[in-house]
Amino acid sequence: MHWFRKGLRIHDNPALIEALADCRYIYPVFCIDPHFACPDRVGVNRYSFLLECLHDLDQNLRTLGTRLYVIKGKPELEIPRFIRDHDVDLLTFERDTEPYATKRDSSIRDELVSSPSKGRKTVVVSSHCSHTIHDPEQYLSLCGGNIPRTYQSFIKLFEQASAPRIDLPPPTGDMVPDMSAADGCNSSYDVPALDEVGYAGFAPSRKYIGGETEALERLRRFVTAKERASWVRGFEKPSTSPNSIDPSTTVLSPYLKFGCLSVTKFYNELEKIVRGHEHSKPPVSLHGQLLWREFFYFSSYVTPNFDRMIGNPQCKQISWDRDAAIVRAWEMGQTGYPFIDAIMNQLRTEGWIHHLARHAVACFLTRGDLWQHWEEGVRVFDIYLLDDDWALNNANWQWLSASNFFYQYFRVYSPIAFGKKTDPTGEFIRKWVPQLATFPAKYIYDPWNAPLGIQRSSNCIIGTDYPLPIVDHDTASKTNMGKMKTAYQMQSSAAAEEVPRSTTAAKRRKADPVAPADGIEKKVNLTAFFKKSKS
DNA sequence: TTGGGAGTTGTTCAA
DNA sequence: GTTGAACAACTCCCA
Repeated sequence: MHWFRKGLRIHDNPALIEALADCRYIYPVFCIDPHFACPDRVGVNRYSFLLECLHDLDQNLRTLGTRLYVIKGKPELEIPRFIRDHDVDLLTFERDTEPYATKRDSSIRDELVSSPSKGRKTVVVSSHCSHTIHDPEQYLSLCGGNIPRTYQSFIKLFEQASAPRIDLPPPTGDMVPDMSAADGCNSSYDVPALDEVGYAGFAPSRKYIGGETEALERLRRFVTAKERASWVRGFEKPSTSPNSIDPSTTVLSPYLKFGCLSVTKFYNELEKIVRGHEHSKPPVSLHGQLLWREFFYFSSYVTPNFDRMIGNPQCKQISWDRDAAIVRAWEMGQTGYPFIDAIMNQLRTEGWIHHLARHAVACFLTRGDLWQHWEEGVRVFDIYLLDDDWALNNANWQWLSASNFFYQYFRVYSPIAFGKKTDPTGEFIRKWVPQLATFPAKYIYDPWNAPLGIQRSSNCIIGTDYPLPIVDHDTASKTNMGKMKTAYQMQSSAAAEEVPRSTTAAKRRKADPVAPADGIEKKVNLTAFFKKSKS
């Protein structure tokens, strides 16, 4: 049995290949987990995208002579049940390092390992790391407990790691056994419809279609097609537009999130395109984007409580507000800043927004303007993003709120000026904030400054048809900068007081309150921590 | 130990 | 239109 969770593909799937080797029957299984099938936590667009991935996977598996067996319920109960019912003796899956997944998987592993004691046959459990280029454990052992906190130092670690794997081709039909004796025609294992999994009455956008077939086609269209080579070689993320009507980047992130596209394959394809040519470099290149993903996965793996401020030793402790009405106004595109509202409307509607658009709205919600907790931003992005990824979402919110990784809190995005650079006439705003569709370009980023006559002739009275600004940006951002300064100072002095023995110890403690002063001890401590967290 | 340099992607204004 | 300084000054890394 191969259990699909992420990694919803047949290409470059080492765990699937292992399951297929010398098997009498093969059961490719996906379990609909009620933890995720929940509109409050996973928006309809992402769930619909997932079901499309499953349909595509089912089709691809049928071409090989088997199918996808979709079961429903808590995996901790349903996976062992399926294994018993189908007399499975080998379970394979792709390793998942998120806390929810590690807990789930170790519980299932424990249950299966204890099978003999319950009078059942032994089940071998085998997992493979293929969601990231390298196993985070490899980085951990290479760095010897000296965890990189910056992208550049992570790159050095990446360069010390083994060469990325050669990505595996999809299995062929002759690797799949005759499944006619298995219950492959049982329709109770079919991919369910949205309304069967708690999304009755929800209408997905379907702007981006899920699945491996679509992922590989998109990779071809945007990356590997001959005519794309110069674009790929010249790619620099900061010079792509956050507010173009058509996405200015590849939008492969949702496919990486679900593993419809292997990150290793993506990396190797990029290598082929840039090798022997002049090309952009990390951090801004396309390669660089995959290395950011790698860096944040590793950071999330080695940092306790990575999805929280409290208990997260790398995270600045800041007294953010939590005002439900303010967060809600931001979420629903009602801040009165058209650039911010347009982005949030695009997010809720289509599930994908440009990386720099994420920067703008995240800065606005936290240290820039509204002073709301970054965890609230994580929660909202968790609902709406197609590419929502636990490690990346939490890392980026910490970055943008200047809580971790990035500390130049005095660099604040302007909700008025930033978007003008790439869209001076406000076409993006006209599309996503239709009340402002006929507003003159001069005022479209700050419509409250338009004379009443212009508001009237544009059929949009600010304060009536579209909100007044929720805060004054100039005032709020200056006030917040002061709060950041105070928060940073308090953290420094608290750290210095905590360990007055030496400046080095104090500095280290400040950076990592749970770490012992000595590097070797730190390594031992980390190892102990991982053992503990795995168990 | 310490000081300087670098840091994915800020803004504004003057030259 | 482009470039560089000022804004006020952060942390991490490494020599």
